[in-house]
Amino acid sequence: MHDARPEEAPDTDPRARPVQSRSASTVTLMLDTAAHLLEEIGFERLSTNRICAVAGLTPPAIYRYFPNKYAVLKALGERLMASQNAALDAWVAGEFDPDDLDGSYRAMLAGQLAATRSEIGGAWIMRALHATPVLAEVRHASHAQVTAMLAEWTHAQWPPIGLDLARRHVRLMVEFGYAVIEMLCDRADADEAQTIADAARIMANEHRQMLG
Amino acid sequence: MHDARPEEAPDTDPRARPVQSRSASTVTLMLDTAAHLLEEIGFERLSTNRICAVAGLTPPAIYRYFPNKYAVLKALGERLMASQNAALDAWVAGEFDPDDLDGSYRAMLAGQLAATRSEIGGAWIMRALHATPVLAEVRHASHAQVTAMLAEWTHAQWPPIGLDLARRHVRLMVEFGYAVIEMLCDRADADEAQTIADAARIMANEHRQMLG
DNA sequence: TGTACATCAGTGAACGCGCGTTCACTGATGTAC
DNA sequence: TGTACATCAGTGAACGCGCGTTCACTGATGTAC
Repeated sequence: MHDARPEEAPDTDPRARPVQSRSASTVTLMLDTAAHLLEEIGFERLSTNRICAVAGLTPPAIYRYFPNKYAVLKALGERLMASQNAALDAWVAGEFDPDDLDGSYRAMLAGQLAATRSEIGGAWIMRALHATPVLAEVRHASHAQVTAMLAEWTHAQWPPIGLDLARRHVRLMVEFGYAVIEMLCDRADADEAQTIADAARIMANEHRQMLG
Repeated sequence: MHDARPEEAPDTDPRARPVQSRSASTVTLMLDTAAHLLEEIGFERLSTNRICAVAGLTPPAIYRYFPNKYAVLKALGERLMASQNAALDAWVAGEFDPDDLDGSYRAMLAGQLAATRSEIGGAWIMRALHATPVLAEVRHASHAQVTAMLAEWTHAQWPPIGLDLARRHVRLMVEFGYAVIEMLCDRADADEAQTIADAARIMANEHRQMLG
C-alpha cells in the first residue's frame, strides 16, 4: 500500500528565485514550454534539453531555477492544482447555493473543468500527476488540502455534521470529482453537459444523504 | 480534449509468440520482473536493459517477444485489466444480489482491490495507465469494454431501463470505482473497510436512483 | 544625471552515462524416420 | 530407441543517440553616490 520508494526522492525545491523581471518571465517561459511539450510529445519524452531548445534557451538556463527536471514537473503540477483550488475557493465563497445542490455542483464541476483546460497542457499534467512519484506527492497534498478545506466548511455550515463524518463524505467526492474532470479532459464526450449534470446529481445526492 | 498525438504511436504488437514452454516462462519472467521494477524504481526509470539485467537475461532476449519497451508496458497493463475484468465477471455472474445492493457493491470493490493487489506492481501499473499514451489506450479500451458489459447486463436485468440510460449511469460508476481502487492502492487508509462501505453505499444509491 | 561597480541572467561547449536497439552467433529443444 | 536435422531460444558485444548536468565565461541589469 503506502509504498516506500527505496531510492530517495530527488530534491525539487527551486534553486534560485528570479529577482529581475526578465528572469521571472524566463521561468514562466520555461514552464509554458514544458507544458506545451507535454502536450505535443507526451510525458515520457519530455527532457530538460528539449524544453530549453524549444524555449530558445540553452540547457544551463533551466538549472539556475530548478535543481533538476522533476522540479520543473513539480512546479507545473503545483501551478495546475493552484488554479483548480482557486476556482474551488471562489465556488465555496460565492457560487454555492444550499437550495440548489444540483446546480451548485454543476457549477463546481464546470469551473474545475474550465480551470484545468485554461492551463496549458492541463490534461497531460493531470495524467502525469498519477504516474510519477514527485507529482503524486503534489497530487496527494493538494487533495488532502482540498478535502480538509471542504470538510471544515461543511462542518461550519451544518454543525450537526461532525468533522470526521464530513471528511469521510468529502474525501470520496473529491476523488470522484477529479476522476470526472480527468475523464472529460481525456476522452471526447458526445454530451459533456449531460455528463456534468449526471456527476453533479450524484454529488448532490451524496450531499443530501450526508445531511441525513 | 481528444488530443491527437503528432508522433505516431509505436507498434506494440508482440513480435514472436513463444512456442516452447521454456520461452513461455521467460516471457512471464520478463513481465514479472518489469512489474517488480515498476514497484521498486518507478515508472520513469524502467528500461529494457534493466528488466533484462534483473531477470538474468541479456538485452536482445526481450526483443524476441516485444518490439519495444512500450509493448512490455502494454502487456503489463492488459494483464492487470484482464485480472480485474475476470473478478468483475465473476461478480456479475454470481455475487451480485439485487436484494442487497450495498453488500453487493462492497463485494465488488473488495474483489477489484484484491485483484489489483494480487497482481505484482498492480498499484504502479494502475498509475502508469494514466500517464503514458500506450497504456492510456489500454485503459480506455478496458473501461469501454467494462462499461458496455455492465450496461448490457443492467438492461437485461431491468429491461425498462434503456441501454442508453444504463450506459450513462454505468460509465460514471466505472470511473468512480477505478478512482476508489486507485486511491486505496495509493494511500494508506486508516479504515479501508469504512471507505469501501462508503463508496459501495454511493454506488448502491446511484443504482436505486437509476431504477427510478 | 552620469559613472563605477556588484550582482543577476543566460551562454558555449562539453562530460559521462544509460538508453533502446541490432548483428551475427551458439546452444537447447523438439521432430521425423 | 537413436540419430539427423530444423527450428527455437537466448548470448556477447557493440552502436549511436539524447539524456541530465556542470564548468568557466560574457553580457545585461540595477544601485550607490
